[in-house]
Amino acid sequence: MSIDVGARLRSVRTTFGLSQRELARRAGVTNGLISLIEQNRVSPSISSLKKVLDGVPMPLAEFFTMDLSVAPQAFFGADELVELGNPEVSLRLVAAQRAGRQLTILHERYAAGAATGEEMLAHRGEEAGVVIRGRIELTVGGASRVLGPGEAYYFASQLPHRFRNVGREACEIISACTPATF
Amino acid sequence: MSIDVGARLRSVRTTFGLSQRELARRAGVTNGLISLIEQNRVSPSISSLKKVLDGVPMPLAEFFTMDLSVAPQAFFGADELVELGNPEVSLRLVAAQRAGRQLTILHERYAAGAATGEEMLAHRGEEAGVVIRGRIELTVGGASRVLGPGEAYYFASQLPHRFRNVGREACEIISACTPATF
DNA sequence: TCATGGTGTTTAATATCCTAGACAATCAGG
DNA sequence: CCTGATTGTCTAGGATATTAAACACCATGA
Repeated sequence: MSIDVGARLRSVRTTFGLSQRELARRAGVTNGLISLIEQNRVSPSISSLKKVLDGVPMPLAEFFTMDLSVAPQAFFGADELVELGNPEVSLRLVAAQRAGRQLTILHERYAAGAATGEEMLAHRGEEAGVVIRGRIELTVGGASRVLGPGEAYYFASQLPHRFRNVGREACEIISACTPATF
Repeated sequence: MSIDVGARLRSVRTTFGLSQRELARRAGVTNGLISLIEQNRVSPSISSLKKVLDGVPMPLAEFFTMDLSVAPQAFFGADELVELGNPEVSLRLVAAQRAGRQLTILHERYAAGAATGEEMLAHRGEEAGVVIRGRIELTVGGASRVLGPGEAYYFASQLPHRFRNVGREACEIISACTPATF
């Protein structure tokens, strides 16, 4: 097997922040099978692999097509932004190397302690933004991180996500979404 | 299984002109397995499906990606050519709707009884052409057809193919290939 | 008419996948 | 130090994929 099915499955599962048991429950298989597949101890049948991917969900074609080497970078440090402009007009791009972006800019403001709600959001499109002032906790899939001024984010909105202002002052973000959901 | 693995496999096998036994021999599996898979009597494991596709050869990603509805049209009737030009300059395109073409035009001439050889040709690139005079027998994969003046062909050169002049007069073809193999 | 060689299909036995359940390790409170 | 709830891993047994071999069918020719 030149193609590493186990690594691919583990990659999609962790990207979506699911445990083996949670994915197994959604897919209607056992957690043991997920474990065995991810360790390449078995070579799953097409039907069972399809059942597993239906729990994400992800089509079979995308599973084999997806590029494992380009990990979907969701967080960017202040120095990871691409500086495009000149000293007068400074353009700092987030995820500039990512192809197929179609974003619209927003200006958000979170009061101290505010959040997008208890439930995780998940919808079509993409989201990106830069924190201007204050601190905000962002959860994307299984990962979570507190972002401060100058730091940024970029992720696919279908990944479950949530914003929460964990600081004492208001937080401002220059954000963007696609398509024009707001 | 919403995805019809059996139909996909049968499609690629017949497209390449292989019998179940011949494909099984190349893949290192049994002909019975090919039969069962094509009838959807079993759902093959990833490893065995990969072995089968290695016999073609075709990568797993392409197997699941390929569009089953758009059968690779290899033959075009005289009225299936796309007329582009005006009454003064007439451009009749072969496979005009196919994307990613990169062809170079040739003018071939086959004497009566001549052929490209006993062995089937198979190489990278694409081939296309229009018969101007005479009649020529063209075999592509498992299919074979005699083309006369005004008829045309278009196929991927990796499919085994052969030209043979089955008529009594010379045959002329306006053909093309890519990349510049000749 | 009887071979011979090709095709795809079917069947009993074997190899492999898959499940159910138990196991150990980790973490969070009480 | 517990208890309870996570996590991923492992194992025995039932379910399923896969093999090897036979079967039936259709050609082409002697």
